[in-house]
Amino acid sequence: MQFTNDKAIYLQIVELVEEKILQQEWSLEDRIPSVRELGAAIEVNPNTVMRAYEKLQQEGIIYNKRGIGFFVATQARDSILKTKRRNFLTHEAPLFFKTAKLLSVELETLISLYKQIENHEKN
Amino acid sequence: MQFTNDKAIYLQIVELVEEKILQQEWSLEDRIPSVRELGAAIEVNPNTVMRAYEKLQQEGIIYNKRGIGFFVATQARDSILKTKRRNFLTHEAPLFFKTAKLLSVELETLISLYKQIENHEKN
Amino acid sequence: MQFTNDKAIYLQIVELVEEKILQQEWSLEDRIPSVRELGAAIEVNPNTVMRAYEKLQQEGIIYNKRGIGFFVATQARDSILKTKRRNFLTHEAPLFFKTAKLLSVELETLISLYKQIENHEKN
Amino acid sequence: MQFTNDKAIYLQIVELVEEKILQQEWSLEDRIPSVRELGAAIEVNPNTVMRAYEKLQQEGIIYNKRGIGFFVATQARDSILKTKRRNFLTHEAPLFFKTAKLLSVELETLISLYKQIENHEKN
DNA sequence: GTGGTCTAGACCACC
DNA sequence: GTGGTCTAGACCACA
Repeated sequence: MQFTNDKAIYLQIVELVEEKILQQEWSLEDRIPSVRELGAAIEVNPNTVMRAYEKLQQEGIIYNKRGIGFFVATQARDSILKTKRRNFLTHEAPLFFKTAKLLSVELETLISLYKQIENHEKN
Repeated sequence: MQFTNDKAIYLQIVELVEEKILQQEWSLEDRIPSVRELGAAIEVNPNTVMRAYEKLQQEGIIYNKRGIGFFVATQARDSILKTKRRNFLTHEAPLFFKTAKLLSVELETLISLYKQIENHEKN
Repeated sequence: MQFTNDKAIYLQIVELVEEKILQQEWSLEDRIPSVRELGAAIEVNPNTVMRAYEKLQQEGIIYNKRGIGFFVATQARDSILKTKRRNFLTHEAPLFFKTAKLLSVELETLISLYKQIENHEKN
Repeated sequence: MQFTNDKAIYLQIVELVEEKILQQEWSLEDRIPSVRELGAAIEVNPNTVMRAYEKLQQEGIIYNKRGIGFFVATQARDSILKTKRRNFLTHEAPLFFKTAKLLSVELETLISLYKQIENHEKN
């Protein structure tokens, strides 16, 4: 697998797993690959995969059965969206609005753009 | 220089030049490196640099004096911002609002966030 | 066997024996290992085991038939629970309530927690 | 330093740091030892110390200044007590009440004991 | 110097 | 087999 240099590998694994779950390649309550399996598959040290799984577990996206493996939590989808939502509000959105300021784009312009998109999707 | 794989190299050179101008490393009316010079510096084929310069010229950011070289246009800064502004409105903003929709972030939430940032910068 | 450093070994042997009896590994009226046997088994000086047996005898948990050995008393289980009960009330509980105070946990919170557990075990 | 075997070393380091802060050996806003320093002092791999610091940071007890080190957060004391409180309510208290049940200690007995201690501390 | 990340390899308890 | 912890040693960006 290919990793970007500007982001920690374990964070990219977190995103990979979230994507698999959102795309329903890995269904709710399914067992996901063991840290060793996934590590071998994407050519990364199992410890690094473990770190990603720890973060995912802590966010309530996967859970662990001792001696068995990690499983996709029932509320995984909600947890992922919740996490992404928080990131969106604290990072993406502020950056977006700062760029808007920098480019002298008025709030009104953005709002009308928003409404255009809203209407576009209704059709 | 390092290039990303997910974008044409000549477009990355365009951005590089724009950045140099915005950061005022290359001042208005200054001569910029020749396609051969820049090509050697960033280890890229002069033809690729030429393609970038053509696009920049077409956007009114640089202009050419035959037999002498390329120069930063007087209105370069405005042109760049104008280009960025268009890109912002046609690509970034729609993507941003689609993400907002996907994450169930309301317009009101975005507006209040915008105003927070506005006030924050005043202090 | 592994012993903790923060408690006298003979007291840890007392607990070991009590545990064996509570778990019914050693049944009521059964003969338990001689001080030499147990001493060898857990790699401890027979004198230390003797000290533990004396304490257990004094608490009415085991009794001695001269020349034969030690036996689990009929009322052993009751005696052990009585001992544990006293320890619980004089040491564990006060410590527990002091910790509760320290952490600003109200009596009401504890009571409702108690009732939760009570109901939980009925199901 | 001495570590118990029945608990992960990094968790024991977490408790060590919390203790230092509660005892005010390390004051609020003070810089605490670097992962390398503490690692050397207690003869533990810096990575293990790092893991402890990560957990402490995540719980809002310490924070990090890039390239400088870790510092005791202003709300450290509150965060520690909050963490301990949660642990008390979800682990210690249930265990305590189960033991009470096992030893046939009535709720009324516990309550009167609680009130005794309450009065005792007032004098 | 600092934290942060990653690897390789080891050992453990649990199932 | 599984996760979980720990070590030793390496490299990086940041200050």
